[in-house]
Amino acid sequence: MAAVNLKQLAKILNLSISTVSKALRDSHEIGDATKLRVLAKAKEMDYIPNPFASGLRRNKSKTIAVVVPEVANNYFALAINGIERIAQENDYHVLIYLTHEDIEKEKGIMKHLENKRVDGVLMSVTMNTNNQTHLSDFQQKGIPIVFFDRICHEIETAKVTTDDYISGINATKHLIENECKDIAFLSLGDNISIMQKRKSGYLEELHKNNMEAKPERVVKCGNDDEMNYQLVKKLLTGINKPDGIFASVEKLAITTYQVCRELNINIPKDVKIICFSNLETASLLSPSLSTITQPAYNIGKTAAEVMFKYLDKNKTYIPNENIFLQSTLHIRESSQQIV
Amino acid sequence: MAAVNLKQLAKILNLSISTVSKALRDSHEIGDATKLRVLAKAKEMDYIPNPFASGLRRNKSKTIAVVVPEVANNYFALAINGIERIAQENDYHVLIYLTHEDIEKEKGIMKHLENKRVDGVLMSVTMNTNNQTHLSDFQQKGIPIVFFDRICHEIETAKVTTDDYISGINATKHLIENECKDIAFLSLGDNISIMQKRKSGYLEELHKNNMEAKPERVVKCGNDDEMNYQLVKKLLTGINKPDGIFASVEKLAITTYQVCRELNINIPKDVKIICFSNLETASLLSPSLSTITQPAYNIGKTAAEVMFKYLDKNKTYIPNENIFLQSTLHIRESSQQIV
DNA sequence: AATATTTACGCAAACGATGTAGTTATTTTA
DNA sequence: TAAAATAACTACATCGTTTGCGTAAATATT
Repeated sequence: MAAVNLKQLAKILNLSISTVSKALRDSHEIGDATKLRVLAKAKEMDYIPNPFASGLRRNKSKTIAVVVPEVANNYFALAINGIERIAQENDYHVLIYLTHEDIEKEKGIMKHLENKRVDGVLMSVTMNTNNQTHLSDFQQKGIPIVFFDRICHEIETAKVTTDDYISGINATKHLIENECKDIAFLSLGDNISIMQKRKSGYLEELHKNNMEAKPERVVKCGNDDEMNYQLVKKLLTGINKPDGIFASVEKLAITTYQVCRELNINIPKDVKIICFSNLETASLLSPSLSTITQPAYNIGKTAAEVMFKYLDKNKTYIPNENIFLQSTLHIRESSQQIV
Repeated sequence: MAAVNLKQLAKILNLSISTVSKALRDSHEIGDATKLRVLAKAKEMDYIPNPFASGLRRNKSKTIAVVVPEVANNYFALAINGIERIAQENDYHVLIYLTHEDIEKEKGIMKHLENKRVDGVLMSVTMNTNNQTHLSDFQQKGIPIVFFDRICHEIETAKVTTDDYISGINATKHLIENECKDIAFLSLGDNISIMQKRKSGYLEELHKNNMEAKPERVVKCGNDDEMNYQLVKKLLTGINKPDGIFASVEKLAITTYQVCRELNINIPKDVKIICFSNLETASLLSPSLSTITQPAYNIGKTAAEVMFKYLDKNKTYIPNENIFLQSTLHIRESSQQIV
C-alpha cells in the first residue's frame, strides 16, 4: 500500500540513503556493481521517487501549465495534443487551466502558479486581456511563459503563431476574386493581437482593391454566443447586407451558418463565407466550408519544444522570438462563385 | 524575484515560523490580532505557500489527473471542461494525460502517477484496455479512481456513464421505425464496456423486431482512421449493403459520411445513419446528422464531484456505484425516411 | 616507500511547511 | 493564595530527496 521510499530501499540494500539516491541518478561517485544492484532492487520494489520531495529539494516541478480560454474548441484541443506529446517525451507533466475568456480568472490562475508549481507556462490569452501586468509580474518570478496563437506582444518571450496578417490578406483576396463587393469581418473582441493582424490583412486587401472599408462591416463579437447570433443576424438582415463574410474564428462561422439557415440566406449565392477553422467536418457541411486551417497540433508542439529548449538549459529567460507556422487555405463551396 | 516563504515572513513580522503558519491556516492557537497582522503582511508580500513543501508534509497534492484517450474529441473536451470547472471550485489542479488508445501508454502513465503526485484519477480507458491489473494495482496504492464513459467494470469504484444500453435500443428502434431492414453497427474495438452495452441494445432491439443479427453487420473498427475508412467502404460496397448504420462513436459517422460521398451513396435515401456524438455542427452537415448526444460536460462534472466528495473526507476508498446520466436523441435528416 | 590521487561510499544539512510538544505569561478555580 | 487551567506563542522533528563535504581504502605517481 504505502509507496516505498529511499530509506526502505537503502535499508534493504544495506547502503546509505545517499548512495542509493546517487546510484539511481547514475552519479559517477557510485561504482557500477552497486548501481546495478540498486537499480535492480528499485525496479523489483517498484520504487518511484516522491515528486514533492525532489521538487522541493531541486526546485523543479517537472510540470508545465497550459492556460487557454477553452478546451472544447478544435484549435486548442489540437494544440494541447501537440503540447502533451512533447511533454511526455520530455518526461514532463501537463497541468491545464481554462480561463473561459475571463480575464479575472486568468489573473487568478497566474497568481496560483507563481509559487513554482510549474517550471513554465504555455498560454493563449483571453480575448479580454488588454492589460498584461499580471503576465509580466509572473515572468518576474522567474517562470518562463511561451505564447501561442493568442499572444501578448508586450511580453518579451517566444511566441508561436501563424502568419495571421498574410492569412487575412489571402482570405480577403479569395473572397474578392469570387466577386464579393462588400465584405464583413467578424472579429472576436479587438484586444488580441491575432485579431488585429487578421483585421489588418483584411483592411489592407480591401484597400489594395480600392474597396471601401466601412467601419460597420467590422463586427465585434464576444464570448456570448447568443449575443453573437444577434449581431450576425443584424448584419445579415435587411437590404443592405454584405455579400462576403470573413469570420476570424470558427465559432463565428458556425453562428453565421445558423443565422443564414434561419434567415433563408443561401451560402454561397447570397453571401460567401470563409473562416479560420480546424473543424474536421468542414468539408461535410452544407455547403462545405472554406477555411484557413492553422497547423494547430504543430503550433502546440512547437511552443512546447521552445519551452523545453530553455528548460533543459535551466534558462528561465526566453528572449523575444516570433515563430510563424503557415496556415493553409482550403477552398470549398461556401466561398466560391457558382459557375 | 525569488518567492517569499514563511521564514522571511516570520522574520519581518518578528514571529516564529510556526506562528505564521498557524495564523495563515486560521488556527485557534493564534490570537486574533496576530492573525490579522500576519494575513495583511502575507497579502502585502504576496506570499503563496510552496506546494511542494506542503504536499510533502501533508501528503496531499491538491491535484487530480485526467487520463483520456484523446482531447481533440468533442466528447472528451467537454468532459474535461466539466472536470476543470469542479476542480477550480475545489481549489484543485488538473493534470492531463492522453493515452492515444495505447494500452502501454496507459500503463506507463498510471505507473508514473503511483507516487502520490495526484490525490485521485478520473479516467476513460483505452479501447484496448482488456486487462485491468495496472488499474487495480494503482488502486492498491491508495489513490482513488473514478471512471467516466469508458469504464472498467472489474474495478470497484464509482463510474459515470450514460445508459448506453437504452440508448443503443433507442437508436436502433429509430432506424427500424424509419424502414431500415438491415442495420449495421460500427463498433470501436470490442473490449470496452460501453461498446458492449451499445451493441447489446442494438442486438436486443433487432431481436425484438425479429430481425436477423448477422455477425458481418457488426464492424469492429479501431484507432487507425485509414483502416476504418476501408472497413466502412467495404461494408458499403457492392450489392449486399446495409440500409442503416448505427455508429457507436462520432468519428465513425464522419468516416461513413466521407465514404458515402466517395461512393456516391445518398444519405438517407440509400442508407440511414445515426450515431453517438457531441458534434456542434451535427445540424449543419449535409445531410444533418442524427445523434445520440451524451451530456458530456455533466458527465465530467459529476465524475469530478464524486471524486471530491470522497477526497474531502480523506477517503481513498470509493465504493462501487454506477451513475447514469441520460443521453438525448436528436433526430435529424440522416436517419429519416424521406416522405 | 612515501606521497598524491582516485574510487566508492556515508554523513548531515538543506528545501519549506506542518504539527506536536513544550514554554511562558495570564486568568480562573477551589 | 496556591494550584490548575487557558491563551498565545516558540522550538523542533518530520515529510523524502538531493548534494556538498568528509573519509577510508585502493590505486597511481615520483
